Amino acid sequence: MDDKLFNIKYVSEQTGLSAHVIRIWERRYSAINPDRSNSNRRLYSQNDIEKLKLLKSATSSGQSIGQIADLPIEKLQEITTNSTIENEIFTPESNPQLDKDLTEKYIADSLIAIDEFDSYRLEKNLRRASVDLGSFKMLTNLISPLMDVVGEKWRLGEMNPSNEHFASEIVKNYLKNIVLSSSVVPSAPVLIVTTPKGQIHDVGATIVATAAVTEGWKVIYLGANLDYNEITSTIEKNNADALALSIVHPNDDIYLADELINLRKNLGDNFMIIIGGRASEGYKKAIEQIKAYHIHDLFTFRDILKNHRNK
Amino acid sequence: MDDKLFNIKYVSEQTGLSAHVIRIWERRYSAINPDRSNSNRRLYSQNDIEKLKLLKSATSSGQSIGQIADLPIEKLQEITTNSTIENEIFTPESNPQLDKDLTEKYIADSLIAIDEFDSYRLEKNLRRASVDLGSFKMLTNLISPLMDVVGEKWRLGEMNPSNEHFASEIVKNYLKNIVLSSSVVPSAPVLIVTTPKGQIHDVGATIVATAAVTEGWKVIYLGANLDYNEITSTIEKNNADALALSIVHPNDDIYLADELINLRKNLGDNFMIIIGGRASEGYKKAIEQIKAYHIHDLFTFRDILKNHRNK
DNA sequence: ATCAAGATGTCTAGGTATTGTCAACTATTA
DNA sequence: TAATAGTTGACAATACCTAGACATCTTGAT
Repeated sequence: MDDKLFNIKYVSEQTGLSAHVIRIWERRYSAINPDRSNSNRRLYSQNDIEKLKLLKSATSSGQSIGQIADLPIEKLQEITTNSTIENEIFTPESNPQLDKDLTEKYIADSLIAIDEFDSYRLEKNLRRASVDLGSFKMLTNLISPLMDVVGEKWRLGEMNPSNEHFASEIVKNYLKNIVLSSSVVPSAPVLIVTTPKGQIHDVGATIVATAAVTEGWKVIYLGANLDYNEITSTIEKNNADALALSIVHPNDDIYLADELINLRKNLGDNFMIIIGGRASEGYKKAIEQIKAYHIHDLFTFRDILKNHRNK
Repeated sequence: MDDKLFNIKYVSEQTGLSAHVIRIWERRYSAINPDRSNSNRRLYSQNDIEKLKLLKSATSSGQSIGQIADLPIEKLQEITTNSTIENEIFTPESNPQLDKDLTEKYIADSLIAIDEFDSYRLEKNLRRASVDLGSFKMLTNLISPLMDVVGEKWRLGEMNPSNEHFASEIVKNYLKNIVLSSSVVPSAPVLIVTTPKGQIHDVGATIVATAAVTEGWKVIYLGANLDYNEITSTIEKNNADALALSIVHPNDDIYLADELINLRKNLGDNFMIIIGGRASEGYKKAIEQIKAYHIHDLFTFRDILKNHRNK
């Protein structure tokens, strides 16, 4: 059953709500109804945590707690997914300055952690950020810019490659855990994420995979450097709905364009292919030709996934 | 259960719990119930160790020790995984005499999981195995042979590369989590694990990293494909005690031998270098020349680490 | 515009329970 | 003999609980 019984401290860490608030929401609005231990300590289930997260997200986008506290979890999911989009579009950030300050702090501290090979510290930043900002913003505001900065510093010789390797490993691991532990509904659309032959770097692919998971997709993550015909057969075997390719490093692979065209031929005209990554510009023509989505940021990626689901 | 019995110091190293805490958990909560030697020393089984590990993991993720100490090990396994789906696949009977049977079952079921791209099922096998067999045996009896089988099937065309990729990703992720979550005493020796330039496969490296962690080493894992001079500077920066290199795929890299010799020059004659991996045979001469340890299995690797600590 | 009532997050105080650590002393091991 | 373990009782640091007070802020009626 759902008998995971967490203490209030952990719930507070996970949700970003203070223990005070958690208790007061219980007392005033019966938002949740935790069990008690023999000694009267509150014991929360995973579900409670989920609901509290949703409540937090809903209240911080303007809903009043008293109104929504007693809604069931599914209802809250609707509210939060809808309102976040609108909020981001119509009210350009409720508190942009705060967000910015926050992420800058995270990035700065993460860079120190990377410099010191301190995996614990780096991970802690990632965890905190994903609580503070939510999974998706954690990707757009922390991880993407962080990896950009790391890459930049590496190019400028301000950071050693080993630090860059180290950072990639930790970030990849963290994101892959999110992807793997995501529980999706059976009807969720399936996305294959990989990096085509010759592309060794897969941080971008893990970011994309995580973004898809936060959109409710089921992701099959195949790592880097996969043969083209393999991609096709895996899609068929898993009856996948879409394919995302990350192209980061060599932007002058002479075979890549041809392979993409071939890929399209094998997959049929209507299959959704999404391509992104720093080096993807180099293959712009082929991407256009095969009518793949060419994405340059996670927001458009998310929108594409959203639209596909709504069809 | 297991006939091998460990003293409290070893258990403390393995679990990252202080001996104090281990005793007090026994006294207050009967979390475990170790045998005693003639002279009243506690003797722990592998199972005790795994239970303690699980308890540690559960307490650090918000469960209070008093609540969970008396749960059976299977229950703890469930609790410590963040997956809420609970579909029983199989429950391998604990049959200590027939480790072989057991591991064969694990391997067989893992292969099915790989074939079906079922990450949940594969992970569950890994988790179960590490409880049944202990972390180290999980490496030697399940993961190493499993990856060998996968590689073999791949070469024979019996398995698709995408399944091989998939398996690698899950296994790597699982092992890296062990490495990252390991807590070591401050005095622990430091091992750098990586794969040299041109070597893009790092499953072997993660296996080695995990083995080192179970021996109580602190591991800095740098992923694959790292420049040689980077290796040197990272060792210096972290004041590392040893370096482990995994060489798996190209066994005819014409620069590798020279680079190894160069590496030895930079690190000094006494620095411990350990080299292994399928393709390492191809560079046997250079490995001998630079007086690195050339390992062909995890047991000798473990012995080398053990000896180094006892010096 | 003003004021009262309501909503909401934060804080304090006083008390209990839980949990890790320590000290003191003894016994065994290497 | 030094290092490692064992036992026991005690201690201090957290963590948590309840109840109520308070400061803002919003809302709606006058």
